[in-house]
Amino acid sequence: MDDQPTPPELPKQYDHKAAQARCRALWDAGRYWHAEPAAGRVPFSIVIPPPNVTGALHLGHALNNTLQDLLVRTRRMQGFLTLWMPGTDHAGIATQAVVERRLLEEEKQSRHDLGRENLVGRIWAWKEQYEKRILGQLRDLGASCDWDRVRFTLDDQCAAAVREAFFRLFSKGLVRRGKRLVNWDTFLQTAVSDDEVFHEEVKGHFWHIRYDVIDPRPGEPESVTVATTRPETLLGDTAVAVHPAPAAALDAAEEALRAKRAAAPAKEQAAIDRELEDVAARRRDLLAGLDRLAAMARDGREVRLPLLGRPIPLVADEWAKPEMGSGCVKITPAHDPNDYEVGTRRGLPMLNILNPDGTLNAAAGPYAGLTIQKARTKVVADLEAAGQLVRVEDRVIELAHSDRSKTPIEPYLADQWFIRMDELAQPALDAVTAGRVRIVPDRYARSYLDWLSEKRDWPVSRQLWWGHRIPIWHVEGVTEAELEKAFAGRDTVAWRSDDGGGWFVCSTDESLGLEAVGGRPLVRDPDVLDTWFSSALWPHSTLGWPARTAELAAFYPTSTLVTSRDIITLWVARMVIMGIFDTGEIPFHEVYIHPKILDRYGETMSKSKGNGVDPLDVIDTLGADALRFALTSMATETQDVRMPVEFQCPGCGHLIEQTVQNRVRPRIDCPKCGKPFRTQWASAEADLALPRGPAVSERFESGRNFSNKLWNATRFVLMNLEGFAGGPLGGFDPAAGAGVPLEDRWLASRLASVSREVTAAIDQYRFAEAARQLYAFAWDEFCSAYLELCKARLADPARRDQARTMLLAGLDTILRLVHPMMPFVTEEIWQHLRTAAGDRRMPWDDPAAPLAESLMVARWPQPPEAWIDPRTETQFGTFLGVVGAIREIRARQNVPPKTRVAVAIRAPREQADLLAPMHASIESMAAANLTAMGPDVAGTAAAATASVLGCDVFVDLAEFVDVDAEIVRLTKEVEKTEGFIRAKQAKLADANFAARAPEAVVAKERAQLAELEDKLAKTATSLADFRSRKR
RNA sequence: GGGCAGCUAGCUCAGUUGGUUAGAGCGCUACGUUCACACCGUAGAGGUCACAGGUUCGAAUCCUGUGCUGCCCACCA
Repeated sequence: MDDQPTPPELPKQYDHKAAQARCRALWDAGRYWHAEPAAGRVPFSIVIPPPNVTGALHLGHALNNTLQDLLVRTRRMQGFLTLWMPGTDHAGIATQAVVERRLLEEEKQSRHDLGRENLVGRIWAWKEQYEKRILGQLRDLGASCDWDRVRFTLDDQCAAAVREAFFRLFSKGLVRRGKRLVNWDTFLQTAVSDDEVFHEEVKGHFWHIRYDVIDPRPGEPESVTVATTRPETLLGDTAVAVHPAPAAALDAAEEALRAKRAAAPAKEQAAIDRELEDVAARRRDLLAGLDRLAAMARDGREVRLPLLGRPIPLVADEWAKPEMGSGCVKITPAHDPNDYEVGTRRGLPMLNILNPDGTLNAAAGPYAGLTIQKARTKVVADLEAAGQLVRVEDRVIELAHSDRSKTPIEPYLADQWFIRMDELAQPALDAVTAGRVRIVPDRYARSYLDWLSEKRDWPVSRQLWWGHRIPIWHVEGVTEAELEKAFAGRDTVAWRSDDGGGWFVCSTDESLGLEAVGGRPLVRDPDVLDTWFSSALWPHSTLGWPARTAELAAFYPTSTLVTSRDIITLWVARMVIMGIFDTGEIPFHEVYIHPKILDRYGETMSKSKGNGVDPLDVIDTLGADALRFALTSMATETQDVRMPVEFQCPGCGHLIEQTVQNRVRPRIDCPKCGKPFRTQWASAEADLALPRGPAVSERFESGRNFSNKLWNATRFVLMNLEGFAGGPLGGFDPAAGAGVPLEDRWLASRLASVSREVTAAIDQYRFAEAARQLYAFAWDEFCSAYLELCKARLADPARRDQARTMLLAGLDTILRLVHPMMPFVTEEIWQHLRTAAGDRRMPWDDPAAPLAESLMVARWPQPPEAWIDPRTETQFGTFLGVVGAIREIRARQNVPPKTRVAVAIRAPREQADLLAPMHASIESMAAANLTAMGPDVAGTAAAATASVLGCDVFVDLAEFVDVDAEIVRLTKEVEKTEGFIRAKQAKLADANFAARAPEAVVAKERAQLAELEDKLAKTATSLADFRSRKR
């Protein structure tokens, strides 16, 4: 490499923008991220949790993808055949709602104006735009996904997998049709899932309504009173329920309360006593009536529905709690989840009174056509007029709202497709309990197991247009024989009776609808599948299933899934279920759940709150590496991450704390420079014209600073490489013998132990630990200590090359270890070293191959265990301690930094011998002249002393001594030491301690006491000395 | 209502099976820029480990309880 030109000197500051562009180009040119199935190589694979195509990536995505990339880059460097599968999610209702909203805002059109085909077309166009943006952001972040394999949950390959999986479920009888109360969004006119519903407290009322008993017999109650928050639903009532055994139920309620009282703290007992009184009162006042009603229910008696006059049965059902309300409850099976259960149990009619748009239908009789609100008002007025309204209470109600339209949700009974979970769930439960799928941290396994063990059927149909259309067709008026004939020999078609004379036909063949059976058309189900259905197939659908591809064979089951805890049930559990069902194998071996990022108030970040940080702002201002490093250091095991956010003034760079008040303002005036800037809320033209002030957080700065530190350490190394022949470093052996300086043995030892610790931390998903170790080692040990020590040797031609070799070895190893967290700066430096330091191979590199052309595919460090030398590390610690002691005295005495002081060190023979080679280093690092070192050294009269690790350091301060400062320092020191000694003495004097503590602990305490006493004696002498001089 | 987690320096967080004087980064104070780096260096100040009991020779760490914060699940005629 002699013919290499001397590299131009690097700029003082690392330019992340230029480096990021260069590195991405380099990686793309080499396609190092690409993984091709190959025999004989151990695979490591991760599928990305596909981001929704609804918008841009946020900080949570940045964290999630940084950690995946960290794992992937580490494994790739470790030699695994590494695949990171990228892609995006079509996100069903979320995407359709966004596009529909824009359509309404910008074109004043509804989806019905546009029609199914056109709307879906519009959404595809949206998807193309946002997918591109999201993938671009992932690249900006440095994600080393296999960009040749980008998938989308709705693309042809995934769609084929969805049809196949659904068809198999259908064929095995695991798909059922059933009524279900869905959360109906009357604005969007679609069902939304439970997790798209939020509850809000609103002021409402509790109406008590009297239902008259039909033909009451003597002694029977003439009416029953029920209470409701939604009086208009009585139009859909099909029964009134009473508990079948009120007395027993009251006994049970009383028993439960007594048990609760016994366990409750005193202050809650009074409240429970009131409840007990209430139960007693009911027993007195209501029980006789309830008993009669229960008997009447058994006899099949009826009550008259107010307003409509319809007779409805009294039914006996445990749902009616005698200890609550009047003890009776109206049953509206089509509009309340609990009533639906009762209706199912008791075989009641399900009377739907709503139209899809939220108005009442013909079943509501005279109220048909009214909105729910108007119907409620009218029903209440009519009840009052009819004398059926007993009383009205004020009450705060938790009302369900749609997250998409922000309008109230109506429970609405609809036919839905379900997947039966009873059989499917068990293998997925077993996989986790048996440890074949390991969830980290393991406490999250509980929510997975609890949820799955309920084995609730999965409602998979959605009344939407954007998604995988359910591959089921309906046909009527044909016989099974005709079906058999029509589909003879077709193993891609299956059918089942609809229990009403027709048939449901399921097929993987999209063109099935073009066929007719026996002259009758096949009508396709209009619904699409829950977006989580395609997500559940993601690990195998992306690898080509149901085809038996080489990718599937090589990379499935995948290695690790990295995700956040809120989708453990929605997504993780269903992937395990469907993975096992489709392939017979688990989808991944481990699941790592990472923390969530919260703002300074502990609230989750969201665009709608305006409290988020845009990762692109951080990438732009501080660099992708800064973002990645900060996020990695936050990925601790137990805690969510709180991130205080600031606005950065684009004019002067001043940081303004983001608060609940200012985070929703369209513009902010900088308190420092006075200039205004706009935020994400800006919409007025005047505001939009202002420069944008990004939301940032100081917490990313340490990452930026770390990049710069590495950069400047490199500058230093490169500046000192002139004339260095270079060549492989594989032959050097820092552990070999006396010729190797202490600091070199120390560095080698630290490189080996840090490599081990960092590797172990990453293996165990202790990412923050890995980041901290590397930061501390690179900064405090490599830069502050080792690099400083090398300065003297680099000036000495005889010792120069050894120092350069070790400097390169240290820098090289650090680069490799840091690369998975900070790929850009490390790659940029690697490229500079490639030109300047030539063929520089480490012992763990392949001796037969040239040095990697990209750090991305360089070998992960594996320093030999023999490099680890605890004795050297201890000895080096003593050296650093001595330097620190001299520096401290200098600082106390205000000795000018450039002035050299005379220092003598009294140290035991062995220590002195080991420190001897560090003579010059002590002098250079502490700006001292070391006059003597040995067991018999004594300080001069004007010396300040310090004791460190068995050595006494004497700093001659004849010219500088500030007696008062020294007296203050020593007095403090004496007091402190005395305090420790007292504590120790007390501990040792305790007979229990001596008797019960382990021998080793007692011995250690004694040794420490002796050391402290020694130190106290010396410090006290010194103090007395200074005091006498004062006089 | 059930469950989980957290409470450690001004802020954000570490603290490995209980064992010296509880650490880091940022911020703060003082000093320092011909020296790889001021996105820096040296030194310093700053903590009753939420609270109350208990176990132990010894508790930030283990147990019980309390308070506050956040999240998940269920439910609310």
